[in-house]
Parts: sequence; C-alpha cells; structure tokens
Amino acid sequence: MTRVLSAVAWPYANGPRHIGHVAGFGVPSDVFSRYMRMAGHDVLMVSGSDEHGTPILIAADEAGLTPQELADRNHRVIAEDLASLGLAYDLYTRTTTRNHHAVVQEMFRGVHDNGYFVERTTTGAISPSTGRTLPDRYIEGTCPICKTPGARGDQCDTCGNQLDPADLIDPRSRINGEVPEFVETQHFFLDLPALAEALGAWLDEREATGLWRPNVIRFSQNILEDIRPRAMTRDIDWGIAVPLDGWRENPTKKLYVWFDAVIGYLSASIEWARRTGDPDAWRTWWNDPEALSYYFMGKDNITFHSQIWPAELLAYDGRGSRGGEPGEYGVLNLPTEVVSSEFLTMEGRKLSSSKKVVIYVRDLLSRYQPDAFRYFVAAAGPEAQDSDFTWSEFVRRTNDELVAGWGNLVNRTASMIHRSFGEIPAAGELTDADRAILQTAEQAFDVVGGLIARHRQKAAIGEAMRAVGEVNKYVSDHEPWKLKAPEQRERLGTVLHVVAQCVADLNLVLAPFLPFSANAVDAALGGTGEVAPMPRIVEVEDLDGGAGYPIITGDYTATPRWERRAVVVGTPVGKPAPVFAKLDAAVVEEELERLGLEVADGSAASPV
RNA sequence: GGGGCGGUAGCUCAGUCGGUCAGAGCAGAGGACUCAUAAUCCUUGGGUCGUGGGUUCGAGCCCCACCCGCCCUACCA
Repeated sequence: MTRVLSAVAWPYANGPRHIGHVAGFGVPSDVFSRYMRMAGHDVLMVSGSDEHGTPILIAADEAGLTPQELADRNHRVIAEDLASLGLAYDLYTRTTTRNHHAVVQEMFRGVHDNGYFVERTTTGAISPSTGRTLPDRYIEGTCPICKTPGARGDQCDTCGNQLDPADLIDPRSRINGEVPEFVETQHFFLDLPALAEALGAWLDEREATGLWRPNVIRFSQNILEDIRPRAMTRDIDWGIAVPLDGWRENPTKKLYVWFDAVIGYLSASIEWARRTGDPDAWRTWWNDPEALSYYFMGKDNITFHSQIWPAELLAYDGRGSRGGEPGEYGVLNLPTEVVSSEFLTMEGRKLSSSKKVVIYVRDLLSRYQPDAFRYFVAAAGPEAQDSDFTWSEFVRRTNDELVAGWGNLVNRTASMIHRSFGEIPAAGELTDADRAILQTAEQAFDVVGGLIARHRQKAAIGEAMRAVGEVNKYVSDHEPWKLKAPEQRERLGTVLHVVAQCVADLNLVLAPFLPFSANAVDAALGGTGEVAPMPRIVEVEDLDGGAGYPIITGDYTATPRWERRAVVVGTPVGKPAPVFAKLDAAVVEEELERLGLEVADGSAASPV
C-alpha cells in the first residue's frame, strides 16, 4: 500500500465552472483516485475553491456584492456541481477559511525566514479611487504601435504586440473607466533564481522516471531557462495579509492569489486531518518521501505547478542555494507528477464564459446523466491534446457506445437470467470458449488498471469497452436464448453464469469511470449497489471560528478491491430497468439552438 | 517577436525504440440473429500520414524550412 495524494486544481470562484474545467481536472483526477483506492492505496484527494484575486473583486462589484458574498455563492454552486459529477474528494474546501489563511502565512514566514523573498520597488498601475492594483490586462487604451483603440495593457489584440500599460495612449480602467495612476510600490518577490538549481535537479529526476507527459516536462524545463524573481504580493484589499510587521496591518497589501492557491493542497490536507480528529494525519502524505503526489490541472496551470509551487516548497524547506531550515511543517514532498490536460473546445470554438460559448456543469447535469458526460471525457477528452466536444458526438458516444455497448450487455444479461432462472445460476463444465471470455474479463483489471496508473485514460476505457464488445460477441456466439430444451438447461446456466461473471468484472473495471452506473449495474445483478462510494456535501463550521461553509467529503472505505469478485450463485436477479438513458437525436439541435448555433449540415455547426 | 504542442480515412482520434505502421471507432454498403433500450454479431469500401527538402538500406516517426491551429510569454487566474 502506498500513500497517494491526489491534488486537484482549485476552481476559480468568480462564477460557475463549465464543462471544459471539469474535463481538464475533474474527471481525470476522480478516475485516477477511484482506481488507486480500488488498487489498495491510501488516497487523499483534496481541492477547493480559489477565492482571492482581482477577478473576484470585479465580479463582486458587478453583482453588487462583497467579495466574500460572491465567493460564498460561487463556492456553493461549484461544490454542488463537483459533487453531482461524483468527484470523490476526501475534502473539497475553500481558500477563505481561517485554516488556509494560517497555513499560507506559515508558508510565507518559512520562505521569508529562509531568505527566499527579495523586496523590490516596482511601478504599477492602481485605481485611484480604490487603491487596488490594476493588472495590465484590466487597463485599456489606444495601442501606441498600431493606434487601434481598445488595446489591453498587456497586449494589443489587433497587432499582437506586447505592450507596457504605461505606453498606452489615453489609458482607462476597464473596470470603472477612471484614469489609472502609475505609482511606485513595494513588493515581495519569490527569488526563483536562487531555487532554479534545485528545481532543475527535481525536474531532471522527474524526467528520468519517464512518467511525465513529454510536453509537460519539456515545457517545465524550458521555462527554467529564463527564470526571474516573481512578485508574490499585490496592492489589493482582498486576500491573505502579509504576516510581517508593517505589512500585516496594511489593508491594501495582500499575498498574490497564486501564492496562496497552490498552498491549498497542503492546507486542505491539514484541514482534512483536523476534521478526522488526528491533526497530524496529513504528515504521512507530505513528510514521508515514499508517499506519491499527483497534481491534476489544465495546461494553462503547468507553470504554477511545475515551477511556483515546487519553488515555494523548496524555499520553505530551505533547499535552495541560500540554504535554510524547514519550518514547523517539516520537509514537504515535491510533486511526483504534474498531470496536465489540454483544452476542451466546444463545437470547434474555445470555451468562453464571457463570449457565451459555454456549457455550465449544472446545465449539463440538469439534462443528462453524469456518467454520460464522464464517459465522453474519458473516451474523447483533452488528455494529451486539445479535443472537441460536440453535441452530435456526445449523443453518438452515449447512444452507440454506452447504451448500445455496455448498457445493452448488462440489460440482456440480467434479463435472460431473470427470465430463465430468477437468480445467478451455477456453472457446469466450462468449454474453452467459456474459459477464454472469463480470462478476457479478468485480464481487463491488469490492462485497464495499468493504463489508468499511467494516466492513459482514453486507452484505458477503450480497452474496457473492447472487452465489453468481446462479451457481447460471446453472447451472440452462444445464443443462450436457443438453449431451451431440458437437457440444455445446465449449459444455459453455465453460459449465463459466465456472462454474469464477465459483467461483474467489467463493472468493477468501469467503476472509476462510471461510478453512478456501476452501482446501478451491481444492483441489477442482485448486488447491494454499493461498489462506487459517492461524495456528499456537508455543512461545516470553520475550525477556527470563521463562518461556516459547505465542503465535499465522503467515506470511501467500502471501495471494493481491483480484482475479480466471484458472483454468488443463487443471488436473486429481478427484471432489469435500463441503466443508461438513450438520447433522442433531437437533443443535438436543441442544444445547438441553446448555444445560438445552428445545424449546418447534420454535424457541423456554424455561427448564426 | 520568443518558447512549446499539434496537423494521420468523410468525422473523432490511436500510432511506444526508425523496420506487418497504413490503424480503431463512427458514418456508408451487405449479411446473421431476435435475449436486449431496433440494441447485438459478421463481412466490406475508403488515406500523397499539412507542404517542400534532407539523413538512412528503410521515415507519420529523425533533421531543416515553410503553411495552418492552439497554449504560454511571468501584474488574469
């Protein structure tokens, strides 16, 4: 047994999350974590809502709410959505807890005490009325190069040139239209050059394992070449206070949201431990060098997980070129693997909440089964390259593969057993063909499990579905519906027993991907319907006296093992109800209309 | 501008060390079967592997240039 930390990217709480987000970090991390639990490992899966930073402030202003009110609202929505998808977190929390603030401040002090912050004075834009930092991209004006109005402070979308916001002609705040003020301001910069050697050594060691996806390791090594100190504080009044005298009291100096967000993996582990009643329980995942940690995210987050976060850990531990000592958390493990997904597009376009090219998780789940979406993501998601979600493909995958392939196998199996025996029949003498199909089903554990462990979920579910096809073929080849004569009854029982065993095997193999239907399939074959434990939302008190909030948690100790469980002869099997809902072909048009797209020629969509 | 990734059948995508690597699924065509949500099973057509060079006995695979798409570019998260 190995301890495995599943560190899942923290959704940003400026609004509800769309299917691209959960396809990138949600489904893959849950499939992996469920599998690792079944394989007998001690998994701790943590995440939470990322609630600081400028975009939250802006969204709150637009909604007429305080940032905390906005974060409260969105945290709840996001948590409910993730739980509805069956994502089995041990703890899904948030960054506005007092526990998180305290852990972040301890990390800051550790890094500071070890000398890995440098103070620098920079020129930055602020909003005169609020004193808040105005990030480059929240300033707009006329491009000094191509003279196009509406250029952003960081880049002109028209001519593509990178800009300095101070050079914009007639600069304005995109937030409230006022003229930004450029002021000198003091900030703490993480001294990444002093950590570069240690980061490089860690990446080289990781590369040597051959496990990281090539694009992730190469990208990570590449960004090391031009490494500079990076500001870890901001002029903003929403966030975590800088825990130093003279800074702590300053209401407009806070820690950079990314400095605190990645620490969430640690703070959530600590919060989980405190809630279990064993406050040091997190240490076996973080201080034991044998423990493994996997970080799941979209590709836009790689730099924060393969550079900023390990740099924070190395600095806290005192493992950079300036030396130092670990703080009270001890020497913390660096990531074993940064598992990054690519991007999901929709109908050929980039998903964008602001441009309304979007399907929110909640909307999807209000109309379709979570497992249908999970299946699509596992089978056709952006695992190693961008992939496209289209409604026609979603309907096809659901109807032709899930319903017609797997659902039908379950249904015909249960139906025949119910009609002919009413219970799981005993097997008589086995033929070579019987043994062969049983072997195929049992081997699926090794084949599929090995692929999931290597983060090759598309190949993994493909192998599982290939095995489903072979069992369907076995049923067709052996035509149990023709074995009607009394002297054929033992053979009929044998065939149905074999099929029931194969279905039970493949159900466990598919359980990490399709947890809801795994329970339904188990029940259809007379089981208890509890092969895939589900997460739940719980309202909790803040551990340190702050406001209460909802979390996702769950008890996953009943997870079955990743191996064949012999079906029990005599288990009653009732008349089955279909496990998967077949989708009407009309949903393609309905959904495209909802998106403001129209069907062009049956499959492709074009703008209205 | 710089860095990275990708372009393979009508569609969506696999192709690990250069050597059965021209592949799968779907869509199309034909057949078998009727237990099952008209589901299942069998057979079958179809590709200049983005373009142009190069290395090699041999190149989707390695090298160079170019075209197209996407990501990052450090004060969005």
